[in-house]
Amino acid sequence: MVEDNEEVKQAVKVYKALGEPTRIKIAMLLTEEMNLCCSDISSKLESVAGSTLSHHLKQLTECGLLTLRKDGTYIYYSVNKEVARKYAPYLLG
Amino acid sequence: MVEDNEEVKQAVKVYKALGEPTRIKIAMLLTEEMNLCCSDISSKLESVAGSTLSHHLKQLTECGLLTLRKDGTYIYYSVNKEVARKYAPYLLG
DNA sequence: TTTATATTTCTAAATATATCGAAATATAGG
DNA sequence: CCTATATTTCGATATATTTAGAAATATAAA
Repeated sequence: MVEDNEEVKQAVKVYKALGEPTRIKIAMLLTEEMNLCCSDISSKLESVAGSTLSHHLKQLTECGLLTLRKDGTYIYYSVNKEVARKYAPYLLG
Repeated sequence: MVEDNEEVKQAVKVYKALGEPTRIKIAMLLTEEMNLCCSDISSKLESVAGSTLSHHLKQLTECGLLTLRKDGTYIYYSVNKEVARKYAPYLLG
C-alpha cells in the first residue's frame, strides 16, 4: 500500500491547481513578473470575471504556490519559488 | 496576453493527471518500480475497481507520463522519466 | 473449442469544479 | 460621511470528473 502523507497531499493540491488552463497561465505570469495584483492579472488574461479570478487565486494560494502581500485596497501576488521548484520547476523555465 | 501552446497544454494535462490522489499514487508506484501491470497496481492500492483503474491509467498514459508494453494478456506500465523530469521531477524523488 | 484471466468500454449516478452576476466587504481619498 | 475602486462571498447553473458494475474484447492455456 502506498503512503499518503502531508507532502503528497500538498503535491496533489499543487498539481490540481496547475491542471487547469487559466490557473497555469496565472502561475506562469507570476513566475515572469512578481507582485501583480488581481486587476493586473485580469488584464493579461482573456475575459475572466473578477469573481472567477478570485477563486483561482485562492486555490493557487491555498496550495502554497502563491504568496500575497496586501497594500491598501490591492493584493499583490507572487510565486513561492520554493514550492514551484519542489513540485513544478517547469514553471520557472 | 499569455501563450497557450502545445507544451503548456501538455503541462496542463500532466498536472491534471497528477492532481488526483489515486493517480499520483500510481505515478509514484511506477517511479519506484517499472513494469507493473494493471493488477499489480491494483493490489498496491486501496480498493479501486478495475474499470476505474483503467480510466486512471488511460489518463496518465495520454498525457505522456506513462508508457506501456503489451505482453500477452498483460499490459506493463512504466513512468516516462523524461516527461516526469520536465514537469514533475518531484515524482523522481 | 472451452475456460480463465486481464483489461477496456459502456452506462449511469454521485460528486466536484468552473463560471458568472449580484451583493457584500474593505480601504482610500475627497 | 460619501464615493470610487479592489476583491471576496453568495447563489445558481452548466460542465466535467470520479466511480463502479456489467458487458465486451483479447489472449493464453487446457
